[in-house]
Amino acid sequence: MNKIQTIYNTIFSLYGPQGWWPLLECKGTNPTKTGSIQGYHPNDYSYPKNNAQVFEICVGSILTQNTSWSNVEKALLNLKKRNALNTKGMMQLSDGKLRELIKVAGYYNQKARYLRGFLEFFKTLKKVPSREELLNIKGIGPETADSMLLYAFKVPSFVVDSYTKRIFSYCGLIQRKATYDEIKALCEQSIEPDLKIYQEFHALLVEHAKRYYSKKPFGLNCPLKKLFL
DNA sequence: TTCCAGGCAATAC
DNA sequence: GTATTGCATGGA
Repeated sequence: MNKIQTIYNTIFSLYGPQGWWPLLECKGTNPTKTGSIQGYHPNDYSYPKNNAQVFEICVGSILTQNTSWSNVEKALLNLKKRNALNTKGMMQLSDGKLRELIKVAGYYNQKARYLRGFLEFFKTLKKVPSREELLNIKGIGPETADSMLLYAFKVPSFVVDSYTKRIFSYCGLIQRKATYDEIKALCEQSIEPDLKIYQEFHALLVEHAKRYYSKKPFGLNCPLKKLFL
């Protein structure tokens, strides 16, 4: 059992299935989750169920860049109310209206442009996109691309975020200067590609980080740090 | 008031 | 190639 697997097993035992990616249509909450946000579907890996939900996940992955999910959820609801959480509806929005609807998610000028660019790509999409294709879209970096692949397109592509890096760094698994691709490679070499495990692992790391790595001093009382002493 | 949030692109060095 | 900066709202 390698260290990455040990971390996965430990936090899965602590928090259980997370039910990511949250979708507006799902009313379920995750009882072990911090906060009171809804939209999770623990133990149900059948989502997304349709193209509209694929699109919703992709839009959410752009809106949540460096932004709390509670604000993203409000923006998604604004779009939904305007019937703009689908390709046709969003294309019909003026730039001003689009910015207004997503304003609550922050960086709204940038993100409105990013959404337009993604929309152009998505509306003619006929197959599962490659990571390269996604990275070529302005506003889609490695984490957003991997989130889309893993949660919207069901490709077992490991998602690394700032929490992942922080936790692994404080647990001594990586160097502080480790790059996104290095961390991703370490994880994908430690755990064979598996959609459910990759989906849960990223969600569990976020949950764990919210408990132990969101305020300084980071890692205080983190149970994972005791695993490799 | 300050810090933080499920990053990214542009720019500086 | 790596480090820094601007983008922005809302909650703790």
